[in-house]
Amino acid sequence: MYKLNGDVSSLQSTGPMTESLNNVLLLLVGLPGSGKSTFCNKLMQSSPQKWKRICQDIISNGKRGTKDQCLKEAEKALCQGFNVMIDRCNLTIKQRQEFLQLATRISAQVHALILDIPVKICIQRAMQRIGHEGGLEGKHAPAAVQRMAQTLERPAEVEGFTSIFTCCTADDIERAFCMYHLDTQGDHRNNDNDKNVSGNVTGERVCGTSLGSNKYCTHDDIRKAFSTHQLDTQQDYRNNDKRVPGKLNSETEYGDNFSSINSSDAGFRTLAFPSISTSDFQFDHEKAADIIVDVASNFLQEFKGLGLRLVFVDLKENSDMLTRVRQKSTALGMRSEEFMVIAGDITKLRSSSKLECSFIANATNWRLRPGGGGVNAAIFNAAGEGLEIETKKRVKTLAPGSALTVPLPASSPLYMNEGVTHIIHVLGPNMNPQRPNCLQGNYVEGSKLLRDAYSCMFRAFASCVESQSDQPVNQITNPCKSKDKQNAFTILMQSAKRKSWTVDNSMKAKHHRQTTGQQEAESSMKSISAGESDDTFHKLELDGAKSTAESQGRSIISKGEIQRPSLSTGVSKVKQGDAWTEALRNIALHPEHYQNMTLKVTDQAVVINDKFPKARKHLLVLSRMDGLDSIKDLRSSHLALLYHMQSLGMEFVQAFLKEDISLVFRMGYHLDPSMRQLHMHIMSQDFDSPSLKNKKHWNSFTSTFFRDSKGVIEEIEKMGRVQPVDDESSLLTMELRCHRCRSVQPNIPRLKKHIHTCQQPFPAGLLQKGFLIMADNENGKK
DNA sequence: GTTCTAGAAC
DNA sequence: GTTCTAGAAC
Repeated sequence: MYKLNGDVSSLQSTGPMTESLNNVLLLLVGLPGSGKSTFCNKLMQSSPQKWKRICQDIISNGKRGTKDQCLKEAEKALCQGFNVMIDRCNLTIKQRQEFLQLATRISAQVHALILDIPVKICIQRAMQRIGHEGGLEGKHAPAAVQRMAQTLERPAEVEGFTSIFTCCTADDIERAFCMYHLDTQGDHRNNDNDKNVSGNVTGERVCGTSLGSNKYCTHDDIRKAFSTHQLDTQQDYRNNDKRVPGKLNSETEYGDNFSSINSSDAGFRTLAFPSISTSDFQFDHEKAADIIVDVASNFLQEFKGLGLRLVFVDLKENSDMLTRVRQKSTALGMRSEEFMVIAGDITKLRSSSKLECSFIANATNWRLRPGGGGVNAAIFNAAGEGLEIETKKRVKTLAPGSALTVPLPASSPLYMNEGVTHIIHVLGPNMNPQRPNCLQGNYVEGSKLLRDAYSCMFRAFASCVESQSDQPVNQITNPCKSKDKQNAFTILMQSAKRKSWTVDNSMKAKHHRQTTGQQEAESSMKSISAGESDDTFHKLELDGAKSTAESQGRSIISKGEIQRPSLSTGVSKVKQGDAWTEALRNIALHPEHYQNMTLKVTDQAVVINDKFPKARKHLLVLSRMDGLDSIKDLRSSHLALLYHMQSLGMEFVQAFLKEDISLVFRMGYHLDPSMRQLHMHIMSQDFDSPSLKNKKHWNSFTSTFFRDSKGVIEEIEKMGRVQPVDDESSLLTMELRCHRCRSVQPNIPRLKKHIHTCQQPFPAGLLQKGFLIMADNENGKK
């Protein structure tokens, strides 16, 4: 039997349970064979006056249509007063995104109904069916369903859903049907024949199938029904490894149990962390407690209201560290929802304390080995050998003050039993003469390292949450922020279409912003001009980069002037005119309009996240020099700019390496960029990204089409310009070769699979030339 | 830069 | 069935 897992947290926070089910856009989410169409058809039969089914497989006169057609039909139906079901797989965030945007635009509720049926069953159904609208049936079904299962990204509230329901059992589907069934005869709660959902949901009045029920259920009924399934849901998950895989969001996955603890927990991403260095490494407790509270407080302030929670855990209630941290955090007035201090076993927080923590920090040793008897031993033991294997895949050792994030394999007991998805290893300073690298009482260095350790731990946590959600961390658990960011890109593209947005033209610009709802940009400009703190500006900024940004970026921008050095020797042929080709240029020349995109602004450059990252870390450093579009335009006079851009990049790289010392970076330029405005890529070399999709993407970062910043500078210093390469036009279409072992791979999926496991050293040439940037820890090098 | 589609090749 | 490509539209 399948289980029901209503995302009660979302219902409690924003839920429609007290609203009527009008103007609802219901996105079905499920594999072929999961029962989406069956559900939709049944609902159509029972409530044809209230619901419209939009099915992409038949939308084009009975044939497969496009997403756009679905969007148009959905909008039309919603505007006509219907509720709308989107009957397509909707497996990924991108596939759902435009429907959420539509709902936002026309102020409709948008629900997700996840049919979380085991892959095996979906395949069986898909193989057996005949005459499927989309043609996915028979012998071709298994491969297709399997492949689609790999792409699932579970719907999350952060995407903008009003409600999310997960159905794992036939009973769940009945309940969902019961909830969405809108009887045109009115409110059946007044009908004596009706019973509440948890009492009887197996009515057979609709076409004699097991799905149908004409019972009208209140939302409270549904909520009660969900809550009765908590235990079963969890048990079912532990014993069933054949459920649909995907990006697991543990709070969503275990939402019922999570919400049963405390409704205020809803939406939080939680990191549980132990005291670092105070046990075996004998760091002074008073100093350590001060550092914990101070670093945590600063971190939570920086990410205020964004749903990140820190939980300090010590084994015993009467421990000295626990008492000190509790007292200091209370004295500082830290919010208990965001910063908790609890006694207990950090590896059993869910089972013993009913606290959901997807992330656990581990006070490890420099060799990252199990053992030691304390937290390290407990975590390695609880996680099973998978943690050691995954850790060793990354690095061999860890430097004091550094962190290493390791995703737990789904088979790990800690993952299965406690819902922990990541371990963040941290090494603190050692004050114990009996242990390696003793600082011999040097608390200046020791305190700095302990601060670094906690800071890296917290930032690694935030960074990981960011990558899980596919959105910058300052948008996590905050749909409004998410929409703002979305708007920012829309605005970017819109503004790219407009010509000549100059500072001199500010009155015109101001008028335009006001008439297009860009008051936010205006107010942000004001706050910067006045030198006030701007929360969003530095959200993503890393420690190493922060002080420079404050000293350079703001002071430059506050003048409201943008330098535009002239360029006389441009020889590149970057396409001009299209909105997208101009997008970077607009940011570079007018960063004040794009504050929520910029990570750092100086007089010469702007740092942003790549909109479509091709690796875990992918940033762009944009030159602000107008007219300079490509490295082919570069001459000796640009060397200062190139050094500046490289220096900026290094600041970010160093900060990233502190968060995760297993990363390796390259910084460089595309030989023939598609977008105007000289921009340098900062790329981690994992290439672990869904946005990396084709040969052109891969070759643009791994062939000589990618010109390392250091090499570009050297060429210009020696030759005065970037040297041409032979057969430039074929670089992007050449065969796919692993960037490490140089083996040829037949296609992108196989390449991605290969690079995920390839442990070969990087090509010696890259190392010798200094093009690879790694943690400054020789043992941490690959 | 992206998404989307159609068609070829496998 | 998937992968790849080219072209259009944005």
